[in-house]
Amino acid sequence: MSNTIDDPKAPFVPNYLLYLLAAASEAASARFHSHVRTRGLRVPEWRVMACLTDTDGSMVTELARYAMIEQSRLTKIIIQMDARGLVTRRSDPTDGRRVRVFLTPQGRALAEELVADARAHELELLKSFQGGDGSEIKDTLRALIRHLEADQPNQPGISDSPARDAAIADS
Amino acid sequence: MSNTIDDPKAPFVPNYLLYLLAAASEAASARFHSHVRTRGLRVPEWRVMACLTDTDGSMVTELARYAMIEQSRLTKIIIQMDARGLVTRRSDPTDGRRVRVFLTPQGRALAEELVADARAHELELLKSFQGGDGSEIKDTLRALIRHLEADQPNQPGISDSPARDAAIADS
DNA sequence: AAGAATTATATGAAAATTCATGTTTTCTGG
DNA sequence: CCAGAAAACATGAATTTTCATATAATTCTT
Repeated sequence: MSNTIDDPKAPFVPNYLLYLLAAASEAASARFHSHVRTRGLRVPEWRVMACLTDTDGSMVTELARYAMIEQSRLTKIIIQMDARGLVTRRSDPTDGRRVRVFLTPQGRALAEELVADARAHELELLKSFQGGDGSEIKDTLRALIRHLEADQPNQPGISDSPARDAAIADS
Repeated sequence: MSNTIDDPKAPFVPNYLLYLLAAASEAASARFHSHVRTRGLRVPEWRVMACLTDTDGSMVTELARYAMIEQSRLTKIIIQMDARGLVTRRSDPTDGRRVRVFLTPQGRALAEELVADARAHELELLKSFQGGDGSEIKDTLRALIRHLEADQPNQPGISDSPARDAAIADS
């Protein structure tokens, strides 16, 4: 199978890496996300719960990074989850600015069920996809993520030519 | 590098396929998306433009699938883009229900610039990532997408046991 | 060919998200 | 120790998104 990105007749979108990543993510998540919703959680809430099973008691900013949710948005989500009894918030005794988030017993029970479901779903998906445990695709994705997070400076630039930028800017 | 998903001590999230896909998608897109915003478009608008460079004149529903945007949301986005002169909408002469969406000359100019930028960005990213043209990772992603879209029925179920479902449902 | 069903898009209200900024607490240099 | 800077969260208004459903046009059924 060859890359068709340079063929002028080939469509752009279906061969564009960023599209393929987004589409793969969506397609892979669709079923489980709808399962999550049947359990009464929205996807960002599920993400928070899953992260807390790993790092219970983390502060809002940490959680935001871990769950890929913007901070002010996460704050609002956490407040709702607190109101629903899924998590509690305690300010850090050491640093009064920090708010640490914990799963409640009820929240933990739900989170652990969903994580178990997620593991099962993942296993079946990987088995049916390529028969393996997914270490190949996972390693590739991890490498990509590491690569992208690594070189902050001089990341693959969008436009290296100032002249071109100017031309673009006033169109 | 081995898969650590079964190690009970290993964190769940960073080894979870759905997380890795979402994180890779986000990380890979971040820079280009911010470029898109500097050009005055939001990401969903960019997606619409990119899709239209492939399939100008497609109907709203087609575009929604292609751009991975829910229909009613897309309708609103398109109305805004129409107001800004980026696209036009014409009802299909053959089937009055259908609304076909076209890039305006201005929209096309911007779209083509951004597609060129996207191609350039992608090339640099792939070169700096693994030195190649990305056909490996792309093929994997395409295969995954195909696999997921293929088996609608009996997709890797979240829970195959009705008993377990019931237990989950009333917790 | 009429009525029912289906398809395509639009719409409205509720809810979520974004973005800029406010508040509080801690850190830092002098 | 103090002033100013920085860090961590919270908040509010504007905008977007969602979800259910309305409207309109076509197709199917009998």
